[in-house]
Amino acid sequence: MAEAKRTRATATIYDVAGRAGVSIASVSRVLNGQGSPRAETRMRVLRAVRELSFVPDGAARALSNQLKEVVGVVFRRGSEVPFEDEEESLLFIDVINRGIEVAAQRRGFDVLMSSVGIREDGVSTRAAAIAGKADGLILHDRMLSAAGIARLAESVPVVTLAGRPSRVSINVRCDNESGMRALIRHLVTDHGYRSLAFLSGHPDSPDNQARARAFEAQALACGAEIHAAAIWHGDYSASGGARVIASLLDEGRMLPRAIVCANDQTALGVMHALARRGIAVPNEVAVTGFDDVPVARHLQPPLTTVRQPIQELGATAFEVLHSRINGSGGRRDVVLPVRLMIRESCGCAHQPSPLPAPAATAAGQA
Amino acid sequence: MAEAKRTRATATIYDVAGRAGVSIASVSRVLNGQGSPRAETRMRVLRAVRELSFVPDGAARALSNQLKEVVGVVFRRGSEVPFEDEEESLLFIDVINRGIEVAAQRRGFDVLMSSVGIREDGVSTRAAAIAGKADGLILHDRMLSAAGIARLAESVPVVTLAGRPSRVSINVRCDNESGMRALIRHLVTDHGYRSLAFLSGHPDSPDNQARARAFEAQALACGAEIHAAAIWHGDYSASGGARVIASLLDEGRMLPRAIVCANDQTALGVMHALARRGIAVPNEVAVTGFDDVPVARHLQPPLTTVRQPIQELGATAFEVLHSRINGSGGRRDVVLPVRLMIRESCGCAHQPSPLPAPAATAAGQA
DNA sequence: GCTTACTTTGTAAGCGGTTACCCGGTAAGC
DNA sequence: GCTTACCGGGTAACCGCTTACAAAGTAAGC
Repeated sequence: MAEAKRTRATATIYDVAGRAGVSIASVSRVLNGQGSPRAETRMRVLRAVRELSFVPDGAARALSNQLKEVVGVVFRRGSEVPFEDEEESLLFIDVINRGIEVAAQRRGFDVLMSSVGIREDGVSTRAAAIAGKADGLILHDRMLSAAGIARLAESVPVVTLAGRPSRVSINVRCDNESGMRALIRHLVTDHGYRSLAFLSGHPDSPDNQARARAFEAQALACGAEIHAAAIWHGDYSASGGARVIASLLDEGRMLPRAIVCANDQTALGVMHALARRGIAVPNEVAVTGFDDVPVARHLQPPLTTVRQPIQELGATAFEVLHSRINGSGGRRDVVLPVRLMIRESCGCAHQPSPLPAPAATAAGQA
Repeated sequence: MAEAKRTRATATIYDVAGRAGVSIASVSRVLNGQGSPRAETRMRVLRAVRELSFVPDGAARALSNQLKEVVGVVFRRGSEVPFEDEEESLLFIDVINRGIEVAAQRRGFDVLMSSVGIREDGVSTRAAAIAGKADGLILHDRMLSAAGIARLAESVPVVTLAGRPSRVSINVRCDNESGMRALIRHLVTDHGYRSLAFLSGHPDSPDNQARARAFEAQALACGAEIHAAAIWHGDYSASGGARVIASLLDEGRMLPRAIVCANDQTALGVMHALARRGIAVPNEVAVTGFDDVPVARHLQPPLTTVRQPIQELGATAFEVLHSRINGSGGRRDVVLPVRLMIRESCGCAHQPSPLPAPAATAAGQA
């Protein structure tokens, strides 16, 4: 009771060695399966470990091994003004993070999560802190400037999501171009819509830029008319999408026949805004998304969108980072395939196939 | 600057010291704001740091400081058979984790997340691994036996969520008893339901046990009849709740007037099952939940439940752990207040207050 | 000019592991 | 019986950082 305070005493490898009557080297060997300790030695060590509830210190181990077995993930938390379901659903980022985590687990790595407030600055400070505690970093979209990434990459391997590869960092993204092309072809060729608009996401997001470019190119190629104006700029959020529609209607502008949103959340906001004004989707205006977040199929009407293999995106990011940590090189620009998910918000009705097939495709294939 | 060979070479404090022409102690002082370095010294160090993109190694720092500034969180990922919304919504655990993360951030800590598969064993191995990499651990409900927790607690401070405090670990939970009492009073006294059943969660969950006990005691006190049978055991999952209802109906058993579920997810499953059989909620059978997860208010009908301050639960867990890490003692059993959320699944219609104000007999205030 | 009292900076001792290297002991070879 | 191998295990040198302690430089006091 005299010195109850400074009982900082968590067992160390020295305590274990002392208790087992062997050297610390032996303890370490037993614990890591190196060398060939005698059965008796092994037993004594194991017993001492058990008796002391010894857990090797990760920091010491990391320092010695030059490997922490930890990867950091930096992302933005929440949006400015959460919009209904947004706040309560697993969105893009969450699903990706889950993918990262599961993949990491398989390799014995753990994940250090660091979210940054939407309006918070000091991202690079935060990222640097995480960098010091991890073997590598995964940065979500638009967390850091190219220069910031370059600086970080000088101290740890960096993988970006939906960004751009650079000499020092690897990027993992989905095939925006072909997804957007398929979507536009469906709207124009299959449905015959002649006027389209692209409601963009964050202007400086590479994903957004790629989608916007593909949209334009393909719409032009299909001979559709494009509604383009400064107002068609959202910010990837549902409230952003709703705001654009509200402004448009307030100004009495004509809406295009189909609104192609940069992502599902934007589409969600657009559909809410249209519903509030009594505009029918898809009969008066068709709406599409991009990503295929889990709620997309439960919207009314179910959202036609482009599915990204979201969880796999996270898993891939981890795998790429992991091999980079282990020194192997590899591609710097990893692109995952996407798939057009035709539901009803585009104008299709209850049928998985875009082509009005002869009433054959009723049963779904899971 | 042309020395591109040992690319594995992340800059160390020695590199910085060399470049700045000072000792490593000075570099450390400048970086940590200790002592009073001369302005010129400071500048030179800072410049060298910038030029080398130096990021101090967290492991080395942790080893020296005896502080990693990391807390670990261990929880179960997913349920056996994900049930509709379950898979796609932020549920109990996710919200708690968010609370932990936000609180940690405020203290400069980061969070190491480790999920364990639902059927995966080796939880204690996993937990031990995390323990080595963190200054403290937060364990979600039913991750480890009391013995397992005790063993872990020998190497790091441990805080459990919805568990039981012990000599070595602190527990943070919500006030199940008063929440349940208020709920039963509402069902029996305000609505006049005479027969109730409690659809339990995992039998070995302290939260579940507390709720079950409070349910029984209060129902008895109110003079209601309790449907109790082996079958009324769920497992906190929506599919578990649905299964119980299905069995009951298949056996042709009478349902009680109100079903009090151990948590919201169970209630979600129950409502789905009842709807499938064409039984009206709340007109034929009332259903209530516990937790108030975000989706609860969007169910049809909106779910009457007991709100736990979920995010705060996580934040509190972190704060308690943090002060424990810093050596201070404190309560071992932290209880957060709950609040009855009256919506419509209990039979109330569109009105927040249970009492039809004017002519009603005043329900006794405790 | 020589103490005295600070201030700023450098040196070196850990922190708790891993592992290269070395040594004593026993088995095998002649 | 003596040399040669081999094997299990101990000693000590890192890993990169913080910090107690000491040294050196500076300003002030007599």
